[in-house]
Amino acid sequence: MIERDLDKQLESILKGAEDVLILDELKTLLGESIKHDKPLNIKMGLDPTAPDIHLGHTVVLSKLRQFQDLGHKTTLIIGDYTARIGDPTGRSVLRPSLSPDKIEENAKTYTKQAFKILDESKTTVVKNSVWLEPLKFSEVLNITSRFTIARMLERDDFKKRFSGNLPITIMEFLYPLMQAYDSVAIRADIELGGTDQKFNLLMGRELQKEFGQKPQIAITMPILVGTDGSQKMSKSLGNYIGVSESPNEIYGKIMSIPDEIMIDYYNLLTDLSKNEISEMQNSMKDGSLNPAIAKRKLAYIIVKKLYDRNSAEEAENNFNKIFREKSVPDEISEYIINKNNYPYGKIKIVPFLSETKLCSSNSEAKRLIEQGGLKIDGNRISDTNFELALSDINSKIIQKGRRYFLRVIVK
RNA sequence: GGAGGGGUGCCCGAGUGGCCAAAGGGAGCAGACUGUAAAUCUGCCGGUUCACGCCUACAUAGGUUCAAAUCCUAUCCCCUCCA
Repeated sequence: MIERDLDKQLESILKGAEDVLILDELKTLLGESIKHDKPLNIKMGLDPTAPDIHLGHTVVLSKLRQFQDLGHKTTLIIGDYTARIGDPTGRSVLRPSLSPDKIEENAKTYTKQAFKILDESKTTVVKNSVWLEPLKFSEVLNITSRFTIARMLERDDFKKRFSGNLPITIMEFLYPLMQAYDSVAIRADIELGGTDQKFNLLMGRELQKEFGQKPQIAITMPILVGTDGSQKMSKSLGNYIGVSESPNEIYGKIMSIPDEIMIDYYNLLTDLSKNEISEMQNSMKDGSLNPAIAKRKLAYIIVKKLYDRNSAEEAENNFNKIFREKSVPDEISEYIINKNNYPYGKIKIVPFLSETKLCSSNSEAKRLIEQGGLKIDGNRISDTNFELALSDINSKIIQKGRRYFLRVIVK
C-alpha cells in the first residue's frame, strides 16, 4: 500500500538527501503514483567488488528501505557484470579487474548483508549480467553512438586523468553507459546513489530518453565519512564499520568516531526526524547534552538497526562495564591450559601472552608489561619475569589494556 | 617497436656505498586525562636476548666491496611518453 500523503512521502524521501534531479519531476511522479495507486520502480545498484558492505553503503540502502516502507517497488541490481570493469568513479587509477568466481562469491555475501537493511520480501534482486551479457556488439555500438567523448570528459575524474596523462581505458568509458542501460532494462523511475554517482545516474536519464522511456529521477546521498572523521568510509582506508561485525565491535567503533561527525551519522543512518536531530545538536552546543550521551544513543540505534534490541542492550552494557565502570565484561573468552604441559606448575608470563595470541610476539608482551598494560584479576603486573602459578590461576582474568580480556581455565 | 620512470616495513612515503631495523605521516598498541574506544598529551611500534649482540628485512636471483636499500648483471612486475 502506498503512503497517501504526498508531503509525508516527500519529507521522508528528502531527509538526508544531497540532491534530487529533478525535484519537480519527483513531485509530479509521486502525485501520479498516489493518484493511480501505482508504486514507483526504485533502482539501486551495488557492484560486488568486495566481500562485505559497510555503513557507508547502508546510507543509500536505508534510503531504499524508506521507499519500501512508503510502499514502492524496489529493485536491487547486483552489478556482477559491471563489477568486471570496476566503476572508475573517483579513481585516479585503473581498477584491477575481478574474476567472475570472486564476483559471484561477493554477490552472495552482499545481498545477505544488504537484507540487514532492506525488507527482503519487498526487494527484487537481479543481476545485470542478465541483460548485459547477451548484448550484441551492434547493440553496444548503438548505445555508444549516442554519447560523445566530450560528454564523458565532463566528468571530473575522467577529466583529471585525461589532462594528467593518466590512462583511461575505453572499457571504463563504457561503465556509465552500462549502468545507464540497467535503468533502461528495468524501466527505473528513480535511481538512488551516492553523490559520486551523479554522473552515472544522469547518464541513465539520457539513455532512457534515447530509448523512448521517461527519464528516471536521480536522488543522491552524501558520502559517509569514516571513523577517522576525515576521509570517506572505505575498506581500503581502514576507517569502516562493517555491517557484519559483532554488536560489541560496531558499538565500540561508533563510540570512537570524532564528535564532529556525529550529526552526519544521525542524519544518514538513523530514522530520527530532522527536528529531533537539530534539537540534539543545539543541546550539545549549549552544553545541556553531553556528547558522550548522544554518541551512546547513536551507537545503540545503529546496533539495533543491524541486529536487534537485545544485541544493542548487550553491547551497551558491555561498553559501560569496560569503559565507564572500568570493570570486566560479562562474557569473556576462555583460554584453556593443560596442566600436564607444565610439570613445574609455573608459567612464564611473557611467552604465555604470545601463546594466547593476546600479544603477537614475546617482545610485544614485554613491551606491554613495561608500559603497565597488563593486569591479572585487576592487579597490574609490572615484572616481565612474572610467573603464573597453576595452583591459583584457574578462572582468573588476564587483561590487556582496557579492552582485551581472557579467562584462564586450568584443566 | 623505441625511449624513459619506478617496485622500501601493515599502508603512504623519504633515503643513493658505512652514522640504516631504515626519516616523516597514517594505522595499531599502551599510559595519562575524560560522564566517549572523541579530542589532547606521552611512550612504544621486525624477531630473539637480562644485556653486549645476533638473526631476518628495502621486488627476485646472483655479483662487486672490508661494508649495499643504495653500485653492477639477469629476471619478474607496474607506469609514462613516442610510434
